[in-house]
Amino acid sequence: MDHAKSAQTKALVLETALAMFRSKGFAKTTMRAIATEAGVSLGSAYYYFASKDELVLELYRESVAEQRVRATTALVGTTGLSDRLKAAVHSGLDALGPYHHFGGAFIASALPPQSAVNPFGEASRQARGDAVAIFEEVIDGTKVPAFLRPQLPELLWLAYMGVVLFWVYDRSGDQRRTRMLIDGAAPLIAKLVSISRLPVVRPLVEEALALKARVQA
Amino acid sequence: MDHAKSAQTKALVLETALAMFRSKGFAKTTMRAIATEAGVSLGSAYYYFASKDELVLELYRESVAEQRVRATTALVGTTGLSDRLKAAVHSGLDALGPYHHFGGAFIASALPPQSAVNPFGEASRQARGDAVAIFEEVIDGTKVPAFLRPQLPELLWLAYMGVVLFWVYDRSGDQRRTRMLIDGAAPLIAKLVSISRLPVVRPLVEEALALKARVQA
DNA sequence: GATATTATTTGAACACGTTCAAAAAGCGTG
DNA sequence: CACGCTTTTTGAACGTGTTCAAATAATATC
Repeated sequence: MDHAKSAQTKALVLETALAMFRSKGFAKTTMRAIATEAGVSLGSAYYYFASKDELVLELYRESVAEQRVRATTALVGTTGLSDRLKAAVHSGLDALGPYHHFGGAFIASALPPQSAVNPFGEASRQARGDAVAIFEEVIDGTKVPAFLRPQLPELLWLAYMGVVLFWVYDRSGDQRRTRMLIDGAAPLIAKLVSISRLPVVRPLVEEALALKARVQA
Repeated sequence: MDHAKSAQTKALVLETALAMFRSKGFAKTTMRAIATEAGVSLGSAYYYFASKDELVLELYRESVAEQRVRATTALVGTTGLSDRLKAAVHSGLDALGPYHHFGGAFIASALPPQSAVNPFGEASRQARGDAVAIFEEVIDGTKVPAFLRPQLPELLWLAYMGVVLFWVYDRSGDQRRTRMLIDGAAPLIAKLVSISRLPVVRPLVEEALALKARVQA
């Protein structure tokens, strides 16, 4: 069932795959090449990973874990919503960094609703929860209006997904423009949160939250 | 070069493909099946369309044209930003309606940056311009603060892309939830536009516009 | 230790999107 | 009509992700 040898082989295939993804890109890394490089047969690779996409799901999981580690460190001693947001989001992109050049392929296999890798879907529930938890950590210890607090982490995660999408398209060196976007958007979001209790703004925000709840699931 | 016969064959292949996409879905419609159904050889289909994705690009173009027709009609006699927004966006989804069940595949081939079908890319510049123009038509004759007006159509188009993404994931009957989202979000956006001149909000909006400009291209 | 059961491995085979060299058809020019 | 040139058509071939029945190895049961 769950022998040590088996787990070891699975890990070997996965690590070989991720290494090849990084060095050759996603499209150019064939399942046959992964199998050969890992010293197993093609069928064996498929015994452990039902599809090439499933390898991407592992990549997603690993990157979230990596983001979490980086974010936790970066958040220590960082105060204020704006800076804490920056820390979390920059951490995410740092973790994804090595995979930028096949971001397109990543999106192609990740976004289709029926895909196992779809970040909104069932299979990635855990990873998504972990990612949202990072934003819970971000707002912990910051001043956020109570009516906004429960929904905020998920909204921030959603915005983060948007940033990742932007990042995938970003062809500037070192994805400089995405970094600019983050540094510009973080204070804006912090400001928006802070004015959200004002009488002119609050009804709008509350209506938006209600809409989100109404439309969900 | 551009013989009538040739154009006719091309149109035949395209229409056969779109019809099969609608009836069987994208993934299950193979290039071989399209060719057979259209009565041409596989190589001929590829002579006219360099890839399966290119057929999707045509679909995108057609759907934008269709949206434009529907929106223009729906906008006649419709006043107020909120209602005009609803008209335009509902028109878009009406046009896309028959293709909902392969929205996932659509996204998979549309979003990768290197894809010919990518709505942000070069190949779809024209179709994108047409789509943005619809939102120009939407705000024509509505009250929009001058500092916001030039950028607004593109922002609305971007939001519309978000709605389409939501729609692709929407598994409720007749995509009811997406319709709710539109009807809920349109008045919110209209409200946001109207309060954007207020002293507390305006600096935030201006800063966001500046960020958009800074980060673009 | 022998045998049955389960887990793992294998590589051939399938269908697909795509490419390509060669054939066929269409066209203009003398 | 005959000749060259371009446009169009063809189907075999390639490499891909994926499936699967059969073979092998590992483990459990007696």
